[in-house]
Amino acid sequence: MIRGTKTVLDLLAAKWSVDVVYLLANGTRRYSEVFYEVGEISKKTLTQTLRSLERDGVIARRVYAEVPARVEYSLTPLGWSLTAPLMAMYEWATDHGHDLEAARLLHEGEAPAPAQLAAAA
Amino acid sequence: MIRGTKTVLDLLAAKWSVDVVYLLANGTRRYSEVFYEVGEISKKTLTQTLRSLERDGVIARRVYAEVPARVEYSLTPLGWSLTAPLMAMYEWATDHGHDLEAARLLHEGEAPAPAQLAAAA
DNA sequence: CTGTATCCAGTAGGATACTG
DNA sequence: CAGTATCCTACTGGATACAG
Repeated sequence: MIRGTKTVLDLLAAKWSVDVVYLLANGTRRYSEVFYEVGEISKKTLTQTLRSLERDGVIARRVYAEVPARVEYSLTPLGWSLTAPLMAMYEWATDHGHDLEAARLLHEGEAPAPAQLAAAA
Repeated sequence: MIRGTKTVLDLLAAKWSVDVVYLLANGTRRYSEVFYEVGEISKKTLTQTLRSLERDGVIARRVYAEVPARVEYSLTPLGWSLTAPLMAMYEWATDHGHDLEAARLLHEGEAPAPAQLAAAA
């Protein structure tokens, strides 16, 4: 159970993996389009994310022998299958996001989450 | 969509969060029991994980005024609700884990995943 | 356009020792 | 027993410059 669950988590835990998968779920994109549409990502990190997802068979990379270079990325069937757990997460957030907010407000200033430790220090 | 999905991911992405949630899904545990049953975790990290999950309302912490100290952790209703997306992930791994393995074998040595970069170097 | 190379900083998490 | 305190390493990811 834990092992399988972590498999999916490892796949999606990289900071930008989810953004890329969602973006490609809206259709094939070229490198520069992903770069622009994702937003704040650096080229190095984008390439890493893309390579990782490609290696895992989640996205497909197609290179066109043109000048200037042109590379398109798209979701594979395996990538599409990921939308199932992704939707489950989104639904959880929709159903329980408010409870989460409430809990955080309740414990305000008691035990800061990791991301806020730095800000507090 | 992305924001909601990431909310859940942030909750579970910490290295040991899933282990703790699964463990507590099997029943209330004291600190030392979690420490022992989870396995390789350090006390510092366990405490951080526990505090973070508590702050987010996923687990409840109950302190008994005894000597020696005794603290028990359990899942809250919100924590239990997390088992839904967790199950979706597990099911994905069950259904598609083989495809994932196949993809990794196929791309063997081409673009190593982050986790294997170190091993390869 | 699509990357790669290099340098750098922040952070998660481990090891160990100590405390109420 | 249930943590805290301190120190330390590794890895992720950003910035910038360069290349095919």
